[in-house]
Amino acid sequence: MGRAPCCDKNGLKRGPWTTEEDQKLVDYIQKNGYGNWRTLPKNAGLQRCGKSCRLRWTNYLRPDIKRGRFSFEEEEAIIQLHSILGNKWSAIAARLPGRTDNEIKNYWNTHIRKRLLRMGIDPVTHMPRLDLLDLSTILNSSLCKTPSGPLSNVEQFHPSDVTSFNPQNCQLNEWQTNQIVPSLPEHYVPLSDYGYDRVYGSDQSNVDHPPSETSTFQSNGNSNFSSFQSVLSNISSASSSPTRFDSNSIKLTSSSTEEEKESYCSNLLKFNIPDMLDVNQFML
DNA sequence: AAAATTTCCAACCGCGAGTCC
DNA sequence: GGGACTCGCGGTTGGAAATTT
Repeated sequence: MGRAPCCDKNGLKRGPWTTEEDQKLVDYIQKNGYGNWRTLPKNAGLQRCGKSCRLRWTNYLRPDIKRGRFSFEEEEAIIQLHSILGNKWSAIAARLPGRTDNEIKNYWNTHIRKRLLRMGIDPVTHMPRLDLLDLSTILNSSLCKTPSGPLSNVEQFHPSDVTSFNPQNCQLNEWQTNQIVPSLPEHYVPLSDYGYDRVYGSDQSNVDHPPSETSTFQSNGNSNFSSFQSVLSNISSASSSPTRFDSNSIKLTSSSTEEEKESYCSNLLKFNIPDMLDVNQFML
């Protein structure tokens, strides 16, 4: 698997690892530990570069790696963490023991990202997709005249709505105002336990997606974005608590199918965004 | 049954940060 | 101070497997 070897300059092997190579690497690390990746392959008798050895170890051979499908709880944690951390896969992986950054990144790109796109959510900003919103203005004029039509919810936004969005006008349902603590896996480690400053720096100027309190709208100049983040967080929180938000009596478990998960999330969008956001505020 | 297409994910690439001399 | 080197991260690739036509 993976890309074909493209550089055999130093006579070093590339491409997929064999079981023999894996065994050599594991044996060496078990005896000597890992440290200097540059000299490790030579000492271990491997015709590989140190980088390749490090990747193989950290992404595949490490004994504490949990393999297999992601549970719904893990998936939900990834979405929440991504909404805060962005593409900081290593930071996300640090909060999901047993999962590697590469694994999470792959899972995001192959599963979660696509699902969010289908749901009309921009996987980068975690906000309603502007391209769909723009398209909706065309569709709305001819196809969707009634508030209960198939494109009556997020599709009724216009790109300019995002910049004119005023969080003070948002109305939250009871479950949204009460639902604060998201349901995360047992091994989930709160951000605060890791020290926010260490992740973001004191001024947070290097943060792609600034963190926001889960249930509190902010009123500063950057409130539009963070408010959407809050809304998203609430949506995600609701999806994590079927007993609290159970409009269709759907119980999602780790064995739920992709279709069940998507259907459940789609229902959240269809029936709840208009309730928590006063859509009239967005109409031109 | 075979070909075409899509999905999945291990592995590679390039860059930036940190460290050492 | 700055060049060389190492390490780690995020983005991307491409072959195998799965699915569809």
